[in-house]
Amino acid sequence: MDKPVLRADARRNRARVLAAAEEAFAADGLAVPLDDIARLAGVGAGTVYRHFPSKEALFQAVVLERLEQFAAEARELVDAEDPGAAFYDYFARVIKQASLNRAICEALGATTGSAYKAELGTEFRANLAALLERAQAAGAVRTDLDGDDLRALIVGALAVERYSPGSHHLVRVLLDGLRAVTPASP
Amino acid sequence: MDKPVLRADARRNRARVLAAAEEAFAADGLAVPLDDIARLAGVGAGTVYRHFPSKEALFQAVVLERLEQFAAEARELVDAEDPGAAFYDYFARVIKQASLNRAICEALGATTGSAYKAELGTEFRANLAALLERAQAAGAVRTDLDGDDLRALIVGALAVERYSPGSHHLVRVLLDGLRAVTPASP
DNA sequence: CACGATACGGAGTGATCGTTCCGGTTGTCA
DNA sequence: TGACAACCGGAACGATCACTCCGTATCGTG
Repeated sequence: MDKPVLRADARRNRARVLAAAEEAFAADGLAVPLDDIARLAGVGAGTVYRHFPSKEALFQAVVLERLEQFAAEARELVDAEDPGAAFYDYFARVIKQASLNRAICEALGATTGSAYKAELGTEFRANLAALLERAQAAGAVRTDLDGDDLRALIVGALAVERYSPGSHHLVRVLLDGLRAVTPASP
Repeated sequence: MDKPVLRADARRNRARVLAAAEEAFAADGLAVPLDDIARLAGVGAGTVYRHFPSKEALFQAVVLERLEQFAAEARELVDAEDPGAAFYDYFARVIKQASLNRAICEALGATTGSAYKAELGTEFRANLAALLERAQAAGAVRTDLDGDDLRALIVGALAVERYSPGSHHLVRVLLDGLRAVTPASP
């Protein structure tokens, strides 16, 4: 469509900006000043805006790239022999990786800005739901949850992880809750 | 100590500021501009600063007030006949109330600023731990958790609730996880 | 190599917001 | 009621930050 072939230096700078943004957003989330990203990329602020229409757009580009990696990992697991193990492996892996990346945490947890909840990472969402449904069909996960519920629980697990980092046993509480088949609330 | 007896109008304005701050912070969290609080209180910005040294201090005052209410509710339950029911009742109530109040969510979830994690709401923390230990002794809650873990889980539950409001069954997943006695992770 | 199109850097702009300052007002007490 | 201290409102200040503008530098091509 609109790909007028970038000049060599422009292509190089675009890559530098993306790399710098990935690092900066991962460390500090959307709060990092755009000028910091530009400096980290060895580039002026104007150059960032030549390649991305807004800070928000740059953020989304970075997040989307990462979510597509998640989606790819899920794709490799949908045909696993043990759907339950595949699901729990993936669940734990996503939480561990995402908890190391503030950009992902903020993007997944965002409630405002329909871009995240409704469009961003469509494939990630679809693959996650597929893993969930296979695990449910195999009896490994309670059946009163859907893909939306699961994403909400991931957001919760990320909050737990941020609050008390490295507490493996807290995630296990959640996993045990997912396994429970017959809820018995008082 | 330092209570030189406020003038009548000063006392009235202080109360108005607190009430306005409670409402504004509950709705929008710490992000609400201080000028908005002042206007809502029918007061100038300078007046707010006469009573509270900073916006942050005002926020803490509001949060602390609310946490003391939580602590009082817990105090009434420590001698309940059924420690398990008391614990789960309280847990669910705290999550429901806190999820309606962004100020509380942000204060409980704050990881920076030692004031929250280390000092704010000491009594709330102590009473929560007491309820937990009684429930654990009664065999109603798994024993591989302490008070810190429980607060982390509350933070997680609040994140879930904010992401997908009113999903009662998601909190139930967590409750089922708390009940599990023998973790059986793959 | 020369020239036009493309891209760059970074100072500048406008908006937001926490905090301070001060001229005017109001409560209190003798 | 008069006078002083306490208090008030809100304009002004300074810092931060996303975003724009434009003179300059660089790339690609004939």
